[in-house]
Amino acid sequence: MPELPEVETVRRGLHELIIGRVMKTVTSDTAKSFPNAAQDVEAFMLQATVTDVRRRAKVLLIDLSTGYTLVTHLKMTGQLVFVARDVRFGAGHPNDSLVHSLPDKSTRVEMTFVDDSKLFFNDQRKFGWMKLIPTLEVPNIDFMRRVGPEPLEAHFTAADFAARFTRRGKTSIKAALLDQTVVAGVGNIYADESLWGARIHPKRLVNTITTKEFEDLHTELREVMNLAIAKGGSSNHTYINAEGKKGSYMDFARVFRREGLECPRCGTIIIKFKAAGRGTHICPHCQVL
DNA sequence: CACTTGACCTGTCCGC
DNA sequence: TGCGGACAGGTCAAGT
Repeated sequence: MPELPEVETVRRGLHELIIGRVMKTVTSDTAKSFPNAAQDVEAFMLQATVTDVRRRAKVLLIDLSTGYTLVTHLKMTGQLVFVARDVRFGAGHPNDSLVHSLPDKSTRVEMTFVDDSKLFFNDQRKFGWMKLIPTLEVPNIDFMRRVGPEPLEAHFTAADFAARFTRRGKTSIKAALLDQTVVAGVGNIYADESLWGARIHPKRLVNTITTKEFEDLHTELREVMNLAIAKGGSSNHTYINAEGKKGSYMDFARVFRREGLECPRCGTIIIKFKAAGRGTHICPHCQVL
């Protein structure tokens, strides 16, 4: 699923497409996908106007005029896709074909606005969830209380970054990067890409990483995530943005899913192995233990 | 407390 | 073509 750049891409799309629209109906497949009681949905969601679309870490926040927020985590394969017969979407646009293909077997929640445009929450693997929560309570849910700082905030310095890792000195740098309580929004793609950029082996223990290496990793992580946002995120077969379009960051990836190909920096063949329980890609020349 | 592993699900790909 | 197993961009509850 989506990491920070993909979720941010979806957020920007939805911000353009659904603010001001009024909810009319909602249906969901199971309580796991959307656990709120019917009377709460009726009272706080239906007839509500979308007032804002925000993001924190990998979580999307759709604010409603009722003082409630639709909180969504896409996990591995979730999508939030807006569909309308809209003048902005001509024939041949991905959204035009989605008009005819959605809902499908991966659709978990289907929301219809009063103008009959629709927002689909699709999730092949059913790990994701959507929940209606009072806006003021959102910062108090467990995930939000524990999640670390946003890495792309202008004031987030290399020193702040390094300090977040001190608690996790005895684990690998990759496991710590993936830990959402250390820094928000990093997942498997951008962990591998930023570690390659900073020339750090993913299995290095955190307490062996130097100040200079943390500075490099801080720079690389921000650069790679900003580039990915500019490219609309990374797409595998399940990721699309709010308009149904794929992102192109994978065309720029240096190591992720490039095992057997040459390192763009030194030409050594990239290898793949398991680290922190995840498929991990490195240049064995640039990144050594 | 910190760290690792398994569980949650469906679909796809790869080797026999 | 079928089948088993590994694997997939994430997080949480268990275990040590």
